[in-house]
Amino acid sequence: MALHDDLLAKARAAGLRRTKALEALLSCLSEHNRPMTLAELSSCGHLAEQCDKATVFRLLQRLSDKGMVRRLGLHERAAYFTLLIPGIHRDYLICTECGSIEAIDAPCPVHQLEEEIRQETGFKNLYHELEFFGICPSCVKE
Amino acid sequence: MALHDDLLAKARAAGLRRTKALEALLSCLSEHNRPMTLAELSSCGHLAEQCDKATVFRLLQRLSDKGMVRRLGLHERAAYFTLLIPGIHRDYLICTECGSIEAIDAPCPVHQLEEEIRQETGFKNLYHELEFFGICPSCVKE
DNA sequence: GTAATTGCAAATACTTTGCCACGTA
DNA sequence: TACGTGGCAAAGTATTTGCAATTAC
Repeated sequence: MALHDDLLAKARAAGLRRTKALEALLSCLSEHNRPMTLAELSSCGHLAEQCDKATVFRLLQRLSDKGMVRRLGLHERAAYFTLLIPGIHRDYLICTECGSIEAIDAPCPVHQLEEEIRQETGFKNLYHELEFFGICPSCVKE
Repeated sequence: MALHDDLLAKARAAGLRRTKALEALLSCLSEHNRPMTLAELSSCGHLAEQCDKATVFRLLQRLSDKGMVRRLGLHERAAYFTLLIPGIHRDYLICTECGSIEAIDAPCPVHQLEEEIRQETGFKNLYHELEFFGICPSCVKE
């Protein structure tokens, strides 16, 4: 809940208005703490009752512009969205059969390389995405 | 050229027929040596003149089933396809402005973690995707 | 009051499939 | 000949936009 309030304050500071849709979206994202598709989000809890999918889409777009949300590829046809929280980086383990997504808590081994790339290439705003794909134990059984 | 022949032989061994479309597609993929979208591929060289987009799509599908091609997310709306060559793994550096994609030649720092995940989680067929995103020097200038 | 935000519906983008003709083995 | 493959056109899925009505500030 503290996280939700925090995010809301940040969004307000970034110039977004405090609307029901915004609150519901931030709640949904912060409760689930994993990348979610637009379809998932807009059928989740209060968002389903109160908001159109287009609204959720535009909110995600704005939050993404403000650097509060990131859009991920993740292999599926649909895009995934996840909260971007300063100081927190997550890599994911994804089952290619059932589509389950879990965060990996091991320290990310890529920062060193990222730093080298930043310096050698002159890219700005550098960040990375790392995903592991495979077949999870319960899908293997079947 | 050796690569092209190699791939063709492999595809034949996997049960695909030798058709002009297959040859053109393998040429295109092996010449460019980077992930390409369906749209790019089907408007590339001989493929443009000779093949329908649906054909290219189905070829990519078959090659993907046979483990010769991998489909990548890469952030854009369109899917990317890349050759999967045993013993070769590539990570990418992608400009979020102009969409350019280049392979990173530094050794991939993830294998160790991948091994740990394989052992701890019991995932099968594990592989990973690592992409760096940022704004390339020439886009920064503008 | 003013400008941002929303809902609805329509447009777009990309992918995927059906069906029959065709080419490879 | 038989079956994988190809072309064309249509359907499917996900995203994005236009516009008038509404709401936050």
